[in-house]
Amino acid sequence: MLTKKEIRFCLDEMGKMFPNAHCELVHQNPFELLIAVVLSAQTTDASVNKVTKTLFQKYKTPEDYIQASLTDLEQDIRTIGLYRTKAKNIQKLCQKLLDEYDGQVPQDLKQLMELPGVGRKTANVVRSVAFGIPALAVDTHVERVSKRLGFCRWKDTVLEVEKTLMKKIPMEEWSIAHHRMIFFGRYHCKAQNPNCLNCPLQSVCREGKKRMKGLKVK
DNA sequence: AACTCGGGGCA
DNA sequence: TGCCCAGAGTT
Repeated sequence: MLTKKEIRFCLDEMGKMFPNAHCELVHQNPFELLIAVVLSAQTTDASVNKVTKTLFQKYKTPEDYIQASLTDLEQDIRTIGLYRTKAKNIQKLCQKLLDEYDGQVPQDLKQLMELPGVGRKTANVVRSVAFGIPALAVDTHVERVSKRLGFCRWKDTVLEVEKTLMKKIPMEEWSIAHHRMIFFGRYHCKAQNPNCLNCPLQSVCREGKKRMKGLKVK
């Protein structure tokens, strides 16, 4: 695994590559962010942003989502993947917010993860972006980049990746580190094409060094 | 740990 | 038309 100093170097270089790395999900409040992130599971942020623009004009509160018919809500989000499941989850989620949290979005990780359609990644994004709570959301980009570079071990589970990153990265940098890894993974260190030949992290990257020797990168 | 759910974007 | 993208929930 890379040292803290090497990881810092990597994150700094990512910052130079993507100076505008930021959260692309538009949101005005925790509730809207929660809905947006639930919708974004297994789909691109761009697709979700198309839907939420009109969605948030039509639905303002948890009550609004519950009072709508399921088929109406499905139609309103039909252009994103898994829209039937997500429509159902959102109605159940809103009911739960009303029943248990007075219509407010909870900040507690376990309470968030008990909401339908909310897993660890979504919960951590909501905590970090909506509430400013230090949290590290591990999605496929963060996981892949962390494993390739050597921020963590290859065999680590998602949870182990999260724990390791939290240990190796200063808490006040979790948020920016998250966004830099997302951008680096999405636009440079892609799943199918790591682009090692043109990578400023080559000197420290585990997989990059292998690739330079002619070995195939995972 | 493996499998399932499902659209859009792109070649 | 077929491949790629990208989490939660269940068994």
